[in-house]
Amino acid sequence: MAFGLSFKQQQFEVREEAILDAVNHLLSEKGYDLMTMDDVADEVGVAKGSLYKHFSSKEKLAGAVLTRLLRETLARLDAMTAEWTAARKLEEVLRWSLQHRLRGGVPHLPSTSRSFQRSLMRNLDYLGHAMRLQKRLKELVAKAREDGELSAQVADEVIIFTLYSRSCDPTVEFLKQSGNLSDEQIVEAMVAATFGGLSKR
Amino acid sequence: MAFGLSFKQQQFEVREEAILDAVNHLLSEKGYDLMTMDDVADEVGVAKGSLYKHFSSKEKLAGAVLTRLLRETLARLDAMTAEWTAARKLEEVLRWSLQHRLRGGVPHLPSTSRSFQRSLMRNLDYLGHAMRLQKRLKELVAKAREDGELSAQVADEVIIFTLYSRSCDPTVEFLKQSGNLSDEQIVEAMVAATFGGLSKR
DNA sequence: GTCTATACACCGATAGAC
DNA sequence: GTCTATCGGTGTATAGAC
Repeated sequence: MAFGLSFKQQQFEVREEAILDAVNHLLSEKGYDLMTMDDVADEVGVAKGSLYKHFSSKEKLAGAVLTRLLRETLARLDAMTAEWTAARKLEEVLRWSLQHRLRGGVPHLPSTSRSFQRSLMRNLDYLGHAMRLQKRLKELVAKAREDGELSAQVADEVIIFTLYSRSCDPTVEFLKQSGNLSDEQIVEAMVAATFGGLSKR
Repeated sequence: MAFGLSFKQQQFEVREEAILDAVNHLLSEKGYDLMTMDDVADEVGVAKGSLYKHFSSKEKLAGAVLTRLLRETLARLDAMTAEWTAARKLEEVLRWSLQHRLRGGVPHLPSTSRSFQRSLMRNLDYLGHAMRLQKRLKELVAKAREDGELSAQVADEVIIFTLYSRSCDPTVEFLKQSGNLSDEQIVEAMVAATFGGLSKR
């Protein structure tokens, strides 16, 4: 077996993806603190003990989901056409994050749990990807600033933190629950509110 | 003792306020799920069992803190001068919420815990105050809309939910932690970003 | 009402058979 | 590597003495 993975290894990979999918769903549904390893085991359909053969702790498990999300986000940035302005790209990042959440995905920011946040700061794999994304966003903000497309009233760091924060904004769930707007309308309303503001222009 | 409260009753009230202050602090620090009754008892300086003579459960205890916050917010609205426009009043509500958080207060929205959110929906005292605040905000939004001060791109419900959500926006903590801005600058940056938007006008 | 002590349940992680 | 069973720890809530 010189090329590719053995059947066993493939099966292992598939199960691991299934675990991550389940955690992704449960994290967005219940948050880190309320998600239990029993929940995960039940949703995947394996015994709780088996999870620990894949991930050595709950923190590592949740961290792997967020790392995968960061990888997807970076890939998404890479795939954007060069024709778009930097400001447009920033808008698209937000748009994609909101769509991801409306499809039941975990938000980029685990705003829920302080203990989880601290564990992420000790997760080198996560940190590496987070820094790469941070760097990309900073470059885009600098470029958009040069183009004169960003408000002079709002500092660069405020813009970046705001983009992160919108990805876990509870407004998404409120609007979803009110039932007056479609998913697409929710995304566009929040993008308009974030970049255009609440006040009349 | 025809007027006022007896000494015993006064002491009881004072202790109850002390408990609520401690919970207010702990909730904003650790969130609902991670805050334990032991934490509360330690911070107040009473035995854990004694807490249950004041509040019959952790949910009731946390609910009382949020109800008190809603009362304060309503009082704050009542105290606003009639000279201000409706749009200015909305801005001031946001400003006060952010200041409150920067002083270590709980956010209006317990975005952290789903179980706590559900318990609030069964807390009649909380619900009553929440609906009164909701009504006041709706009136202000309607008035500001009449005045032509709000963006036509953003629906009324999006505006109201956005205001609620900003009160628990993690951007506050990010900016605080980055250390580049004073508390006042953080408030003004977020108010500007929320009402003015990120894009150049 | 306040304390100490404890009941009861849940959860993260591990042990050991297969 | 997956299962069942269980340990150790922690958290809410209660019991009972004072």
